[in-house]
Amino acid sequence: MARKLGSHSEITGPRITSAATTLIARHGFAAVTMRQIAAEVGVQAGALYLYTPDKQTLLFDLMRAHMEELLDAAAAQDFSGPPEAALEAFTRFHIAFHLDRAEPVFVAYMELRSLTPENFEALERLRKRYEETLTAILRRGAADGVFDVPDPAVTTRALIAMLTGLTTWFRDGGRLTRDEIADLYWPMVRGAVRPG
Amino acid sequence: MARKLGSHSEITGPRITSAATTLIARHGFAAVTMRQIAAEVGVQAGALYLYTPDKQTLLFDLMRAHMEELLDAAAAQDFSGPPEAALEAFTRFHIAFHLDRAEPVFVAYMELRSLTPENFEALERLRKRYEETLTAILRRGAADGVFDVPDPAVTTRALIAMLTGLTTWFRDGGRLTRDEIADLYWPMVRGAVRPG
DNA sequence: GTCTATACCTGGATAGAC
DNA sequence: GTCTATCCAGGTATAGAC
Repeated sequence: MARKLGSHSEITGPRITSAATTLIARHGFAAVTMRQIAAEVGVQAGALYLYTPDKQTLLFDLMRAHMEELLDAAAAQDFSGPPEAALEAFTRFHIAFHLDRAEPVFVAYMELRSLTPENFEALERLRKRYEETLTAILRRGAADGVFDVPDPAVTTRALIAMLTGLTTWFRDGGRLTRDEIADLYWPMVRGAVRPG
Repeated sequence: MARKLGSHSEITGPRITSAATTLIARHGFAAVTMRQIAAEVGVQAGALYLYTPDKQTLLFDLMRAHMEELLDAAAAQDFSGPPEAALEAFTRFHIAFHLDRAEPVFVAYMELRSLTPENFEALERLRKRYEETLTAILRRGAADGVFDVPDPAVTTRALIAMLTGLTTWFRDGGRLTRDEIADLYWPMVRGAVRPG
């Protein structure tokens, strides 16, 4: 298994993704240059094109990978219990996952408009699949009469916006721990759908 | 009141602001060029520099103007009634104002990272002043025992994120009217802070 | 797989005519 | 106040050596 000196394919690929995510989260896609990404990784700009055909594809692959991880992680959860327990599980899962990955979350949310129309559509489909996880819980609770949810699609977006908003200001090592945050948000989510 | 032909100072200024806001909301600050803005207004790129010293200042002035309008509009409201009535008034005001100005709202939220550090700080101060309007209502309600708000700063951010999230998907002429939206959101806000 | 070098283009911003 | 013309820095992407 001899390997040429200076050959780091399995190392450099992930490092490009990671550096690009950090830089794009901080400065925005259009403001980040291929040279900056390359410098962060420690290679020359031209070397990036061994890993991606162009800058747009680099962004899209990054965003898609993030959304697929999110969907996989959600699929691994058990949201089949009573609606209230399922809603709490979803709330805590969503918070934990999103705080764990503040940078890709931020990119996936902020850079939708930087995608080509086809790539945008593909990502929207993934996002909607994730939203459907929460919508299903809300519908079950409404059917059981334990939730008051006149419009599950609207409530889904409202709750996800509330929870995801966390990532714009929460910082580890601040006044509150992640668990304290989840303990503050869960009663708000619960109350927002509680009848009367 | 003779005016030189081709002199449109009072017309062109606002048109630049408006065109820049639309383009930046759609494509992002870094992706929009001075030439694009000029073309939208119907002048040449060089002419923009009669109205702004540089691109960064154009962005900042736009965002600051928006935040000042928001603060002025909030100051003109009466949030001095009983906490629950004040919270409902704030909710409906916030929704109405933000749906009326989807583009500047989007820019003010998404382009914070495109500002220089000094400009960022200035805008953050304005944003915090606005948040304080809601925090004050929440504190009053908590003191009266009509709201359960263990952490007013966190609840403020959670509620504002929920309400502002609307602007990313609401479109006039869609399934729901603005009033229907407000009637869906107010009970969620109320429930999120309702005791037990 | 990576580097150096570079083609080619478009960006922000300015100068000077009108 | 606006236009035309232009400077020059820096962008993406490619070619060819190693």
